[in-house]
Amino acid sequence: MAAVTYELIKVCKQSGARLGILHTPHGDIETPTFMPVGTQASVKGISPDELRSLGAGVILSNTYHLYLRPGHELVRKAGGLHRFMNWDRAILTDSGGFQVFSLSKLRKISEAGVQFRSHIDGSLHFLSPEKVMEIENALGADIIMAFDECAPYPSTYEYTERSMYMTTRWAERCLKAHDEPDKRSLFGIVQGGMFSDLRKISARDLVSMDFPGYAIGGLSVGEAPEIMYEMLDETVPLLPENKPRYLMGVGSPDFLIEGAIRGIDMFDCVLPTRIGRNGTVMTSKGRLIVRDARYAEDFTPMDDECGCPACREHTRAYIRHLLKAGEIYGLRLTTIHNLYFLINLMKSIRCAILEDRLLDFKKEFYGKYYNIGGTK
RNA sequence: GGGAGAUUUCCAGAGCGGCCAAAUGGGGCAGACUGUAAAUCUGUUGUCACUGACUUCCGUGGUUCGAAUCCACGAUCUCCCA
Repeated sequence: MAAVTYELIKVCKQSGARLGILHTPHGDIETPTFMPVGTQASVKGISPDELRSLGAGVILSNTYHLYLRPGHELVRKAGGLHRFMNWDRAILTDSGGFQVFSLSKLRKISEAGVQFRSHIDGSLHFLSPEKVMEIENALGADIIMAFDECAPYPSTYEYTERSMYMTTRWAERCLKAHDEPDKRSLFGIVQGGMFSDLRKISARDLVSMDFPGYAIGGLSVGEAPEIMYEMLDETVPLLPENKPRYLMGVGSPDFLIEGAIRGIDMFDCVLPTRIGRNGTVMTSKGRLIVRDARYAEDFTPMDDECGCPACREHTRAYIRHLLKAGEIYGLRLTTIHNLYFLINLMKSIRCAILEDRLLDFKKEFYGKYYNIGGTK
């Protein structure tokens, strides 16, 4: 039996969105869900305890980063990633496919795999599908991702096609090298850039390999939102109903709602944590740069509709002061708030699905969230 | 009482006759951020009728075609000798 299974609870009659439960060795997670990103075995700035009280059920970590430091063998010795970081809920490890994209100046791609130059010390490393599986097996997350190429945007049809087929071949190699499917589940990643025929081929080929879950990768890399929505519309219907669908790297509120409407169950993104550290928070009325001078004497909470600890206990003026003064507590508060905001948004989405009114919810939400993000 | 040195745009600090509205840091202001090389990065920071003009580099005079840069006097500060 697969380690991770998906149970479909209900489909929203109004929107077609899915309410479900993701069963994992480290707990059940209601979907659609948002997964905070903790690249280096830590969601920057906050503790596992805080994550738990925010309601996070599954978090991301990263193969490439943990392989370089502290090393996957060390994590194995520690008893696996869960014990190493003291997180008893579910973990998903990304494969390093995104680093193929984001560290493009430091790597070379071939059919065999990707040669990386470490961003830490410049040393040379080679990641193949087999190596990535070895690392992910050692880390021991609940969900592990196949090694893929997240192609840049824009890319030509020819490049994207070649890349997509290679990703599919890599997925097959990952499947072969994945040793304990009862302990952790390997998800395949649909690629194909912004070309719907390639997306369809990718989805079809991966589905035939029967993964316990499917991710959609290579989106939200700079294309217009409408293009991303179109790719989802073309791809998601090809994925099996009884498996979870994970849209990788997406995390602005509008994208989460639009993704859920299109049948996505899982999302992850660095956006809430990163923009939080950089002084921006998401609120029910849109993005707010709490670092700005206009809030210097604003003694109201960041979001007056929010029930997070940062909003219950502190004012914009105080948080702005902390951010300006470089006090770590300031970043912690904006991070906590943003994660709470998205986790809470997902809760509202699930509730709306249950009541068959997700499209109404979307309209209400957009009505207030006038500064809808999606700039990238 | 005598001698030496300093004074630059918010701060620190370059500049030593034209290429100077004035380097570089910091601070301020604004923006970006979407499977994290990010507590990062970018822009901006004299005034305006702003692809140009105007007013600036302690003050007042002066030298020069031209001065933040040279000279004289004054002010303030620092150090040294009595």
